[in-house]
Amino acid sequence: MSGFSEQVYALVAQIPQGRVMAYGQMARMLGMPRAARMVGWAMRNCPDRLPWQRVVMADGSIAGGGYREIRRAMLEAEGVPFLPDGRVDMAACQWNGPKNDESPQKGI
DNA sequence: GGACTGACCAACC
DNA sequence: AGGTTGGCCAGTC
Repeated sequence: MSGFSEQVYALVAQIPQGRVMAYGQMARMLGMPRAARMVGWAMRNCPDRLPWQRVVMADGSIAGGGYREIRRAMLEAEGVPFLPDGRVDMAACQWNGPKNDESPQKGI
């Protein structure tokens, strides 16, 4: 309830399949432009049901301690496009939020 | 009760 | 172009 993490969980839970978000991006969306660490902290305590695999770093790198490789495979399975660098194609999959749940590049 | 840490980010040398 | 530091909130020692 009264907690930043609650908002984070709620937002992560709304991320559609095949779409990703960045820590800082979500923090901004929740009104805390510099609380990216808090998002990370919340994810550290993330419930198993939370699809936090869709939460990546601002540059598209996968976060998640030792499980990041597993999460990357899950994202690939969801249809998230990856760059040859091994990072998520943020330009194509970064989710704009529940109010703009469309591709940033509509004509892709 | 104070200080440090933390799945990050961006500004600043 | 790359490394360092500051910053935010909350939880832990």
